[in-house]
Amino acid sequence: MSDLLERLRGRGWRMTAQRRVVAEVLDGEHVHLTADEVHARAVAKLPEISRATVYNTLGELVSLGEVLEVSTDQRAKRYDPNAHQPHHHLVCAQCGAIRDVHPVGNPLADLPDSERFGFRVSDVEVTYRGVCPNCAAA
Amino acid sequence: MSDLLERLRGRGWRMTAQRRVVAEVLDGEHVHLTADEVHARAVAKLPEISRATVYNTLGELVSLGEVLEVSTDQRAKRYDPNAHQPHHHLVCAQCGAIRDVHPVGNPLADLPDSERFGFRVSDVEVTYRGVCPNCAAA
DNA sequence: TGCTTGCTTTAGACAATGTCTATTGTAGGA
DNA sequence: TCCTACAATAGACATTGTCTAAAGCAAGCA
Repeated sequence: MSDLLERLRGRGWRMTAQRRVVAEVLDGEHVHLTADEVHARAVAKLPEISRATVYNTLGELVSLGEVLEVSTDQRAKRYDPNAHQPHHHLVCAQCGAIRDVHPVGNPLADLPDSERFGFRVSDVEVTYRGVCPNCAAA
Repeated sequence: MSDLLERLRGRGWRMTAQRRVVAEVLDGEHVHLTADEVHARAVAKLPEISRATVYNTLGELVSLGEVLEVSTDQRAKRYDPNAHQPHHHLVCAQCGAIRDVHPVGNPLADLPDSERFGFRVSDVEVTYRGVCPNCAAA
């Protein structure tokens, strides 16, 4: 994640303890935390960090394209640090577990012109739903 | 939409003025209202209907499979009465307009076993994003 | 090193969306 | 027509996110 910090510094981001902590919390594979979860983990590392700062920082990371915002349920948004490799999501309908997945094919090509209603279509988001091994066993 | 009312009555749904009004509001093609919008339109027809009743009724319609819940933005859920024909959505990134679309192909088949992480995958939701003709012209 | 400046953080109020509860109302069958 | 169980109501409450005004501090510069 120090790559990320370097990139951000290079873009003129003022480095603060709070921002460093948020970036650290978001490190890893298959990480999809809500803002509140990010806040909870950030507080564990830096007790005086405020909720507003976490929201601000997440918003900035999204604007900079370093983190993706995904809404796999209709509750809180989740933040996905795996922004540099295009991917979709597979969600457990029971426990909410999320995995990054890479389907074959290009869904954008699967939308015929006749189904585009004159839109300039630029992006597609695919969410698979199912039951994870843990929940299936239970 | 009287089809819907008939089906519901057949399932033992107790018919009330409130439920009829909610069902009427949801009639049509490319209808994707938020709960609040449904409430506003319902109030226009039946001023004393309460917010809780609208939420309850929408929830019941979703449970019965008569209406789909879609979250195309991360704000309010939207309710789609077109539940009996599988489809996906195309959303304008600027104004939020939504169209029902029917891509060719089956995205479920595009997810290799190696990308299923042991999940039993049963469903897929595809959201296309772009700019609608109106917004492109502006 | 020690200013200075403007960006950043903070606490908490506020807003939007959704859920729950206790009470009152009523649809539909006996 | 009456009863009873289901439905509707008002409003409190919960969750998630946004905004504001004041205080703090990173980083450039003397």
